[in-house]
Amino acid sequence: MRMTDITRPVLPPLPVPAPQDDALFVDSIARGFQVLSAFHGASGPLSLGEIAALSGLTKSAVQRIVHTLRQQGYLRRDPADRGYLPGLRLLDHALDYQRLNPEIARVLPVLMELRAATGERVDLSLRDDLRLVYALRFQSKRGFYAASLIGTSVPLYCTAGGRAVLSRLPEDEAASVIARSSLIPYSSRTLTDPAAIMARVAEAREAGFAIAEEQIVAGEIALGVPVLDEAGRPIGAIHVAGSLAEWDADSFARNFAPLAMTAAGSLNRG
Amino acid sequence: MRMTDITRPVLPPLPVPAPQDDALFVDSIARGFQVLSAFHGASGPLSLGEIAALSGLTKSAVQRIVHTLRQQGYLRRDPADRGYLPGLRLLDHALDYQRLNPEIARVLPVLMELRAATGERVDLSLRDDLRLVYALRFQSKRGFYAASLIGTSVPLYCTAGGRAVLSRLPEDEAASVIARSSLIPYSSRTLTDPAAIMARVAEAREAGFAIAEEQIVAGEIALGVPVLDEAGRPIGAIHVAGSLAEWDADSFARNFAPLAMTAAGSLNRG
DNA sequence: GCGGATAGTATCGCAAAGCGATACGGTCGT
DNA sequence: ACGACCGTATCGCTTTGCGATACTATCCGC
Repeated sequence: MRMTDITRPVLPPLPVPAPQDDALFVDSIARGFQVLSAFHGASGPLSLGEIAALSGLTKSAVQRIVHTLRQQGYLRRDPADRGYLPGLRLLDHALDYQRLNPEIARVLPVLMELRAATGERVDLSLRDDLRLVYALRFQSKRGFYAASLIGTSVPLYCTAGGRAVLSRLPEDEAASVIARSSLIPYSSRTLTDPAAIMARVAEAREAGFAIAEEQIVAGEIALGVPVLDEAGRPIGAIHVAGSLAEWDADSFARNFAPLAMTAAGSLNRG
Repeated sequence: MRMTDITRPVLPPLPVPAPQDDALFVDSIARGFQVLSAFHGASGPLSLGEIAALSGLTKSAVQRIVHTLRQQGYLRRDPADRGYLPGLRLLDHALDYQRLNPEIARVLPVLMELRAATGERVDLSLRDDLRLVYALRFQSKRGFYAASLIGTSVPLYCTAGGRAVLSRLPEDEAASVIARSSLIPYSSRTLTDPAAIMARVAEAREAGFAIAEEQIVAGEIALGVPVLDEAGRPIGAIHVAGSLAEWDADSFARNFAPLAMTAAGSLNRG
């Protein structure tokens, strides 16, 4: 309830986790994360009952799990209201992820350089099936909205970085991603026609970068180039993001596409 | 191993989690997090055996837990080497923490304003017993070192923000924090004498802010003001951080202490 | 190419440990 | 004052996760 739009993630219904494997046997460890994941859909403190409803568990089970999570610091009571909130300890693990991820370590210096060269906000996002998760961000001078939205995720089909990734995927895989995505128009300019999307992806494949105007956030223009692993498969993308108040698509691309591409290039074959 | 110093956290042995409560009964959910927490002490991929050693669990148990964590996306294999690494999904939960935390929401706009007014890096850190955890960061133009080290933690006793928090704690509690902390000299200028620390805390109590020169990172100067909850208890601190190459302590304080204090003031009684 | 060490994977039976049901006390709102 | 709902507590059944052990692949140094 008491939440400014500023901190609210961009996507109303965030692309759900993939069930992964076939295996359906119930680990109680997985249940712990089911409880934590209940907050993905929340916009305020959650009561035991709400958690139970959102996670599909019994109130009893939730009770016990919440107890454990609380004494571990992964959950806490809301200071004022009743209800529970995610706990501070979660940040420790996020830090471990960032520190230890070799891909992030590889990209970090290049991204800093790119930030200095462009003066705009730059990000690294990594792919998780149908979505890109922001893993690293260097803000521009104007902190503009939102903090360091590390962990925000956006769909592949309607973002510059996403199209950059798609452009390096085999055609059929790209098509599969689009087919499996629920194509929601986040803004009035969001592309939702598969064919149109594939066309833009093809352009990106040719150009080596993708560009997207307010596909998700109004007033934002973003440019994405793919980041590849050793095998040449795309693992994510580097973004440069700016404001449409200062740039139009052409000048944005002319200014930043070369910089972003050489940045990515120094990663991909280097 | 393949880790630039840039991403390495500042603290070699990070202040360990508190066991909390008395309760010692073993939840298997807790075991899941024990496995994840093994990476707090790691500086590269971990094998099953290493995880077992670091977490104090059997290799068998680790095997099963790792299996679950993997198929949930909280752990993954190292792309190249053998071994495991923290997984992308962890970021989702960190985001939930940031989004839903009412304290962060309250501080966010003030912090952005402060960033604009100072032009330096500003942070919000929140207290977890003996440590402060960085929960929000706005970088300065020079991204300087490290990324958005959300989740990094520093001890209370030797940081500007930490002393700011201590200064608003009852004397005996502050003393207890210092007594329970392991006073490690992170840099040559780190204060480790309890009496000297308490003296600086007293100064901070009087001044309303604390200042620390390279107590942890060489070349860095930081200023901290406490953030209080409704009951007047300190829950964390706002920082302004700059480079000693550009500032000396006096001018830094003269320039930024008033700004930071009014920022915090608008939170504390507002 | 061989042998040992260490990696990850698989299997299986026992008992520990978590879940479900149910019940209690406190605090709101009407 | 009443009812709805939140959080907490208790308790027995059986599900579920753990420990021991064994198997295979890979990577060393010799």
